[in-house]
Amino acid sequence: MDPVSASPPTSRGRSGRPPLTSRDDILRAARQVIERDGWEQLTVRRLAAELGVGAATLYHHVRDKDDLLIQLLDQQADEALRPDLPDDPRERIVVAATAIHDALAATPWAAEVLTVDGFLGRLGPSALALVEVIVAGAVACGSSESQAVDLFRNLWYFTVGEILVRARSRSGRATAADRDTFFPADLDAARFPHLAAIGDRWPELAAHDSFPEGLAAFVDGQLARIGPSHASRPSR
Amino acid sequence: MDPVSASPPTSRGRSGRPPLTSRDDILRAARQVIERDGWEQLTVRRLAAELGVGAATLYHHVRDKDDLLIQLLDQQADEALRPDLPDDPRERIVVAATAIHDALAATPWAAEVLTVDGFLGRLGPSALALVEVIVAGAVACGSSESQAVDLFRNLWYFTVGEILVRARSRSGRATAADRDTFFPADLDAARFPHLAAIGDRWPELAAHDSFPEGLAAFVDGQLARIGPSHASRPSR
DNA sequence: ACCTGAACACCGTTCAAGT
DNA sequence: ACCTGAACACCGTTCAAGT
Repeated sequence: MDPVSASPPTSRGRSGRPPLTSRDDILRAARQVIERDGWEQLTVRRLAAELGVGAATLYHHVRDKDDLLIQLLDQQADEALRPDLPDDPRERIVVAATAIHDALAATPWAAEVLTVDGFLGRLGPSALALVEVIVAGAVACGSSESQAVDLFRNLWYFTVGEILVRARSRSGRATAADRDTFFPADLDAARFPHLAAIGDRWPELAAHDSFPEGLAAFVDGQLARIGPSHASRPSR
Repeated sequence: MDPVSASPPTSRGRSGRPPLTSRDDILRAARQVIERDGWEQLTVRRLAAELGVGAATLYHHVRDKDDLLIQLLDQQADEALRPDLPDDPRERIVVAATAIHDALAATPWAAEVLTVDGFLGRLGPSALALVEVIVAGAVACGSSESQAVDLFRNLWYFTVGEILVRARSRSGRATAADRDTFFPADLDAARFPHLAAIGDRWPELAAHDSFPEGLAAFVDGQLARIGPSHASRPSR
């Protein structure tokens, strides 16, 4: 589709200086910087230095930094998002949503770009395929198109929230356990009996991965509202 | 608790120059800047200018910018987070979670600070009271402490995700409807039949507020996993 | 057509020095 | 004890000019 990105920078039919840099070079260099120095180091300036060009040059190949990150995430999605899908539509929804979540969870910098405007619309085929699976699964379970879109969006919010909160709280100290008291020390046990009872065990309880059970509960809860005609719900 | 913040900057027992600025002054000025110029304009430098002091001065009264924003959000929570709570524990969970969501949704800059590390632990009494309500509600419905914490965290992820995604996509064009085609124009109808069928209607369907139904479904889905002893579920 | 250096317009935070 | 100017160490993006 893009005539520039495929071939090396040989001269093309048109006039002008031949390109030193291509979209693919930029994405490759970006992955290298992230892998070597961590994603926090991926700035436009550093990336340009990595390629041996001026920072301004990059703006001839990508619209802006968000654009670069979305393309990068999409490239990784093409490689990672290929789950085996079961037959049961309810199961397909769960597996597809889990695949999306796990791909994002494995990409620490995903949080940076997850909420940019029009994110969904900028995705490539492998990511869209899983959106299709979820929407199709909901329809197969009896929901209308608008209910199916709502179901997808709710799962998306849940996934994004989990990724974002975890991404931010993972950084910092080694484990959540060796933190100073989680709730304020002067927590009024009369007003907050349960929180006081849990007390310092909160970080420990919160270290548990609640996503898989939460996802299943969310899918079942939403399908249950569609009507009794929804598909089989295995005993788990 | 904090001896400085309560009283105006009169001289205190100890030695040294009397303060020109207090934590309360800073929070008040921050609210003024946000209200007048929008929250994007709330920078450390502008806030200092508003107060007529140097930027460095603020660092004697707040730890850093995140600290300032959390205190600001907490102050608003004290004013907004006082819902009437019903008797039924399942209903209490829904009402409390809705109150948290609505307070955050009404604060456009909330997205900026929602995911900072230790956010929950830095909250004041009125916000903690709703956390307590949700955890207590889950326990009243038969869940263990760890299940109750999971339930709260899952609702929190859902809420945060909804707020963050909406916060970012609301900015920009007037409504989502007058956007150019949402999915890529060359979307393969054979591979993505449902997405292709929905097509340009996605933004319109996505404009619908799916949170309330989603929340109810999520709560019911999670309570259903706890066991048959869970509380009444009204017919709505 | 492609690339560049320099500039623009900022950030949050630190710190030695003043009062 | 409190406040300050100046500096530090950066950002992403634009643009006139070069090749």
